[in-house]
Amino acid sequence: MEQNAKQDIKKKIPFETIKRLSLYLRILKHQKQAGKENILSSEITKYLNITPEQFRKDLSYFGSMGKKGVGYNIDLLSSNLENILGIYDESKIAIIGIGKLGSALLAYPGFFDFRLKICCAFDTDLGKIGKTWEGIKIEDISKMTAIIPEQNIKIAIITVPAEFAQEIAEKLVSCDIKGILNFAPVDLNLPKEILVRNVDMASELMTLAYMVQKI
Amino acid sequence: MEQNAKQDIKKKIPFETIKRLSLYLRILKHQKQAGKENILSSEITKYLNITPEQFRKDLSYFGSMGKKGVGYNIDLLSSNLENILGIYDESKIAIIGIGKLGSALLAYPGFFDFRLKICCAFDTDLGKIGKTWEGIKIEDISKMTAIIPEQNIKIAIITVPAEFAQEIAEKLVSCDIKGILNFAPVDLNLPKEILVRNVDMASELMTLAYMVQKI
DNA sequence: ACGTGTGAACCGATTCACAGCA
DNA sequence: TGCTGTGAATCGGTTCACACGT
Repeated sequence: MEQNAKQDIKKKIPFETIKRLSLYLRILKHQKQAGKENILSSEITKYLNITPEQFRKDLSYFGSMGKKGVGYNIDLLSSNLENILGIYDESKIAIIGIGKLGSALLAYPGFFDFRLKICCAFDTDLGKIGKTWEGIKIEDISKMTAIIPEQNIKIAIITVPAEFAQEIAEKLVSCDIKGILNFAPVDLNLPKEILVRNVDMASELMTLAYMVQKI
Repeated sequence: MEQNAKQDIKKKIPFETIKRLSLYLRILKHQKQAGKENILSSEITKYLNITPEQFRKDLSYFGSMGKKGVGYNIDLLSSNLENILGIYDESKIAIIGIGKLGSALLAYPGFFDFRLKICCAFDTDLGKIGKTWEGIKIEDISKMTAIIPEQNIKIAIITVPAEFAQEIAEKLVSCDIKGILNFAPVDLNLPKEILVRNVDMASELMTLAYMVQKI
């Protein structure tokens, strides 16, 4: 149960803060690459639609990371954020459903920044099983319950058609998956300790369409 | 400026409510297909991770749509929701960037429910321009500023690499696009009247990875 | 009696206003 | 002085508790 001081801080951390920490880290990496050494809260938030106060408050949940009157050292801040987010360890991810969307995600370059690695892929299509895409061998879904626990994978992406998503999700839970990124347009009914994030592209677009027409 | 009574209601409607309305409609369509005529708030929310009160409050922004002590007629409720969301008109959408993710979206079946229609596609790759995918002819990005206003398109999806997203977004604004669904992992800096929704798959996964490891 | 509809209380997250330190 | 760090005020949204209509 030993933890470092920062993780012991008792104040509850808003979910939205966590999501922004990864955005901060991505920007810091780009700024570093561009040769920058230091940055102000007002500079970093130019790349985000938030205020400098928001940024500073987000960091304040984890302690002080800047110099008053000066700003933030990019290396120091980046490594703090990497520690908070746990990026020192690669996160292994499974993906279920290698259709068009699934294979787009297999090839998605943006996971690299965060050391997120899709390391196994499953499908039911006999034409795909056994083939290797993007360096990942596609396995039969029936092997999921063996492979996922064996590789100690805790996070999965669901890109199967809506009608199979619930069933797949339950199977994933039985494999001891703790977090699911769900692209199927259904809400999953799972034990409440399982973390689910839905990416519902149609409803996002529909919401935009509504708001555009009302303005 | 004439509008029907429901749209005139002055109470401000939460953004999250709008997003849920489309989820309700999708479920109602499925229930209708399954032969159901009526539904209770407690039934519909079994398919969503929200409470019946949330559902009823969402509807209450637009007026009363159920019968007290009885529940909701599915046809009536569906057509109310379709009216609110403006689904009687097809929404035309442009997509910019026909890489793996862009072509997955071109083929995505889930837009049909909401009469969202991707009706033009743009890319810079000479190997793709002029080809027809999923019934849509891929055009050169240089034609964007002509085609989008001509077709009176107000919503666009950005699936270009991060480094081009800002430039493309600005060009879209000059085409009188009002809403953007952005899949590039950067925040777009645009006039505040332009509606932007970001879908950042890496940061969603990173957030899950954080939360999984902290539990 | 039963399920809807809704103001009031509550909660989480953002914004404000300013204290603190280089 | 300038920018960070942070309690206090505020805001948007959810949950509660109950009045209402059938």
